[in-house]
Amino acid sequence: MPKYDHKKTEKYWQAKWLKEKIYEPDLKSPRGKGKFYNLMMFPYPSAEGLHVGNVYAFVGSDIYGRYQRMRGYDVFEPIGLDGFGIHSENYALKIGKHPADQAKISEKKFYKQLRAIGNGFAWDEKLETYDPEYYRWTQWIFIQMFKHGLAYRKKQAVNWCPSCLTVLADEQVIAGECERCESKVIKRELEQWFFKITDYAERLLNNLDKIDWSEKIKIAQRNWIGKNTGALIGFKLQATSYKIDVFTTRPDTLFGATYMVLAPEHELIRQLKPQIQNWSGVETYINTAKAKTTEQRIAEGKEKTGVELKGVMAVNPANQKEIPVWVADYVLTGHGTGAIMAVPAHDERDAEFAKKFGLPVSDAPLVDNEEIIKKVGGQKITNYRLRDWLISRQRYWGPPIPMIYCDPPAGGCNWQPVPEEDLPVVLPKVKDFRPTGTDKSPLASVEKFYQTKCPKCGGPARRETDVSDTFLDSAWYYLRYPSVKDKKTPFGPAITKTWLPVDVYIGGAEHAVLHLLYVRFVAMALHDWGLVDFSAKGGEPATRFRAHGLLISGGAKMSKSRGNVVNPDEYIKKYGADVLRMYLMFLGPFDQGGDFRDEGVAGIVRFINRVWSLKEKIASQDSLELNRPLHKSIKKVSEDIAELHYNTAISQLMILSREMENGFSAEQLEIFLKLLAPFAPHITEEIWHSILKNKESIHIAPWPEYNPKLIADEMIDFIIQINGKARGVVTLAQNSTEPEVSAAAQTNANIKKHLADKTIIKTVFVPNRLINFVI
RNA sequence: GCGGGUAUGGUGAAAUGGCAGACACGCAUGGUUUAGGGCCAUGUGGGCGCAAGCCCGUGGAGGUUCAAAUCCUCCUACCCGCACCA
Repeated sequence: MPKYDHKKTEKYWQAKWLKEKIYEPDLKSPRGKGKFYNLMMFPYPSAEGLHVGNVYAFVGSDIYGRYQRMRGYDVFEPIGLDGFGIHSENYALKIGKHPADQAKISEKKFYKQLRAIGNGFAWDEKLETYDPEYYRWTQWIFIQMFKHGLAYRKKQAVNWCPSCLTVLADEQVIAGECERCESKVIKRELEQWFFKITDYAERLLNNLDKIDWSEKIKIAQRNWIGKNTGALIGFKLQATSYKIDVFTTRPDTLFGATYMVLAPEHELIRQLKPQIQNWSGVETYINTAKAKTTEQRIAEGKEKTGVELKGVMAVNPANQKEIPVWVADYVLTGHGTGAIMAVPAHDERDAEFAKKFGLPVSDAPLVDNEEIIKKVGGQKITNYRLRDWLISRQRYWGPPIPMIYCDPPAGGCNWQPVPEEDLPVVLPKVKDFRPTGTDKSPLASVEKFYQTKCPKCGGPARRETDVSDTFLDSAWYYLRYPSVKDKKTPFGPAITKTWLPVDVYIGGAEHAVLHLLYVRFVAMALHDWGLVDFSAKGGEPATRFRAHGLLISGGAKMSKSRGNVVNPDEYIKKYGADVLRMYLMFLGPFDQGGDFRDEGVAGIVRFINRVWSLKEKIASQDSLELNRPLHKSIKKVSEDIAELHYNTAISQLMILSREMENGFSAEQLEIFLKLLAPFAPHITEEIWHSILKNKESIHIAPWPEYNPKLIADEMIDFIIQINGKARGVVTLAQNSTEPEVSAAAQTNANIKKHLADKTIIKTVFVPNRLINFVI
């Protein structure tokens, strides 16, 4: 028997599928049971190529899509590249290539690899975020944000990555480090573009209850949004017209407030300068504090520092007592109001501070929150931890922010959006694309780029030279896929209405408060502007999201520095895509991830070879004994795929393949192959055609249905327990009654032995399962 | 500190409250016209036993139940998210 030639077979079928477009849905009017949008997070081509962790994710998503296609849905499983942005640019910088040139190289390589894994991608709808036809619409979304008041400029202390030489959004700072390069992030006071995601905080939170998303993602988002209800309370300052507003979740501790603290960045401090008797000391403290990085502030731990604002006294509205005001960097700007009332009796941090600086501690009577707020004229408010999304990047490789600044000395029209008909604002291919390290992008030195006319007054004006965050590119890509050939609109209304929202979205949990938050925000905004219509879930982009687990290697996260990155190419070359797919899925539950070790691959290789040898053993008649295991497998495999429990589905197929060695007909083999097809698309297709002589692809053949009559067991092994311990088994007809089972059980020699000289106090009978004698 | 998760053989892992360890790797023994990292069969949690069978066993300590890996309480270890968040 010729050995299975995976190289030849896989190459042949991949080409054929592409040519015959069997994975292309009818986007205009979905066939069969209707549309099924099967989305997976598209990769960012940042390194040498696709790594096996990507393959793990894509295959897991593909199995689900293939299952739905065979069940009769018109499945849309698109693919693209998130190739714009810092990650791709950093890689280009590292290897000394221009990002635009490198993008073309990566594109070729990634697409080649993505074809080799045998997924049912809709290749006709592929997209790349760096394609001007794509980012034209990314820019258009920015303009819509601006027009609806959701894009604005603000000067504030922002996260700056000293290695990537750009600002970052809060979501992209992980434990004080840059999400991309793990450098310590510092704070810089800069004016930047922001998206007002905070306007959607409440909806982003509430909608979580309506969508079927992995619970851990929901929890992470809830924590990130960080809703807090409390009170805003004003403290008047003695002998001035100023007051300090503080946010507190514990208004009942107001009586215990013995001093106040302002963050060093608090604006009021400068305004109070005339009153502050020790101004030079205060100023020195503020400057020192501002110079510290977030990292330093945290590193200093609980050692509190601070300076009193001498000459300034606040009045506690609860008891009219005068209390001193301090400035200290343990109070953070941007959290709450940047000012606190200190209650040492109820707050550990305040207690430490008070102890160190000898401030009085007075315990306070606990009073009802509502009453207190009313009494002191405070107001109940809700505070969120979520910050606005900082969208500017001082980098080259991204979509230029489509805004024009008309300076007051000229027309004075201030910020104007680029007219939509002038989009895209094309990113010029410039020689010097390196980040500058100033607060400007490399485009700021390209005169030809930034010199323009004000779209409003026609006077000389300057383009924004920053580009937008990569996460804006990926925040709407799923909307573009169905409309990728549409040159007039970003997402055609009819086709969007047909295909959206996404039916199942699969991706990594590391995007819980990055991409997965942004994508929801942008969808909601578009929905509110009437641009997309999938209102059932309040503008949610995906009804279902499942996070896959992390694939590690040798017990550690795959990373280039550890040298444990597994390249899928060699495995595909050696064993074939079918084996790699099944091996990855057999490692464990898909949502749990796994450790990639070579050892287990042999089991799958053996299985695939066994499947290949089945074709020699086809009998002319159905094997009646096979019907029960076959139909049980249909049920088990279907249910397992629906739950993404691919490991147990594969295990069932292995069991079934053993059963088949006792004989089967061509029709029975067809059923087996269909069940296996989502996991091993090539070998099943090969046998389906060359041996079973089918004309159409197995991947669009109908999924088998099980016959409930065939799976019911006629004979049941009843477990016989004594005091809950299994002591024997008796095989009786299905639905045998308690007296029947009891009588049969008591003829069992071992049971007799245990029951000798004992009285049965109680008998527990579970139909078709067990009988338990309590003695 | 807060929130979430995980803990089962030598290994990856299965198990609607109902025979713990399916399936697979590895290992052992035997077979095979097996050059090979091939294929087939059997066995494989620990202990006692020729066997039938018995005892112990799902991180630890309790509890609920006829019956617990599974439910409850407390504890331990590890992983993830958030964090001087007022």
